[in-house]
Amino acid sequence: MGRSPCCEKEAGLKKGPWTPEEDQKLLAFIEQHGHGCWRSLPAKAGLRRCGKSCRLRWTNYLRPDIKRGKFTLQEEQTIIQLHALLGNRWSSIATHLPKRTDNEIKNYWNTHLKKRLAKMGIDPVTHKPRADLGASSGSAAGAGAGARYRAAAHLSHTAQWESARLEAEARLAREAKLRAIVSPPPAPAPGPGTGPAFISGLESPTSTLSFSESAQLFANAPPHDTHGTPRHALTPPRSYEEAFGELQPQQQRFGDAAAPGFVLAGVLLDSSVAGADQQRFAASSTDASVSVSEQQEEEDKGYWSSILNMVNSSMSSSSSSLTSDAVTDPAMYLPAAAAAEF
DNA sequence: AACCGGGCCAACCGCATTCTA
DNA sequence: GTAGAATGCGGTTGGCCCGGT
Repeated sequence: MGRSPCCEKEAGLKKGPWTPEEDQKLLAFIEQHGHGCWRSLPAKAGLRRCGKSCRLRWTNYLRPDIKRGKFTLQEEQTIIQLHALLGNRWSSIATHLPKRTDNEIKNYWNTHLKKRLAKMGIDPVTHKPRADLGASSGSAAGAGAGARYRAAAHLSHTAQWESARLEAEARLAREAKLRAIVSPPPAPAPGPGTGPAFISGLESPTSTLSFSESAQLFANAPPHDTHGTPRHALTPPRSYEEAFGELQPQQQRFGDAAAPGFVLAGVLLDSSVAGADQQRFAASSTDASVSVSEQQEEEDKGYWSSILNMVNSSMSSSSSSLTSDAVTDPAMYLPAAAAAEF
């Protein structure tokens, strides 16, 4: 049987913009009691709103840890990079932009960045040049760009595939956890890297993303997600970006293309943005594709080959591809200098 | 001054996923 | 195991604001 409904769809519930009084009530209630069950919150807080509306108001506006105002250049780049990698997964993107809500990022993308990319002749969906523009150039610059775009397309595809695979891994880990809870395993053998008993008992025998590792990642995570909702302490990462996103040092530096996904995103950004909009992005991009010489093009090819090699080798270095070691060991995917710095 | 159109963003809607009785 | 509630998420909309005519 399902649950009994905790609140009926009530007629006369208020919709539309929130008043300062309503905000005050909601804030005061949450400060005092936490939000708990959103469905029952409005009645307890004395609001004539549905729980969903309250949750939205809180997560998108009232939460104290929200940063408002203009997006910085760094944030813009981050959004573009992550969008190239993840698509319209705003909540995932928001996890990499602390203090920004998914709604805010989505709005900013739709009202600013999408248009800007389109203006630059870049398809904001694929992050590739629009076919009608890209093919027309017969110049060396066009040829060099073409090579990069092909590589970017390959990387994008690879990234998507890897993302899907890691999500499956996480799912397996979650299932293993559930199984372990139902029938707890014998006491774990002590050893290096062995976590608390309750965690090491949750390993998935099939997953290359071990549960203890993902749980450790999560243990370092803030207690609340971007919506201020408490994370379940043992919830394994649901996706690629969630798994990598908790690697704080890399996350903080992903503008430097530290983690593999960010390498890909950086590549995509460089290929799609730098050449077309130097004014805005050239400062952060190493790809000076404005006046391309033959030599430059050769360097570009080498550059792309090395990235492709790095990505491909990291993905084929284990039985299935990227192992949990690769997730936790920066040397597996960081550029040498960055890994040393780690 | 009035009108218009575009930009912007908070909030809603509806589907998907997760949770729980 | 299943049904259905609760929650999460992305797409869309409605209304305010502002600049241009």
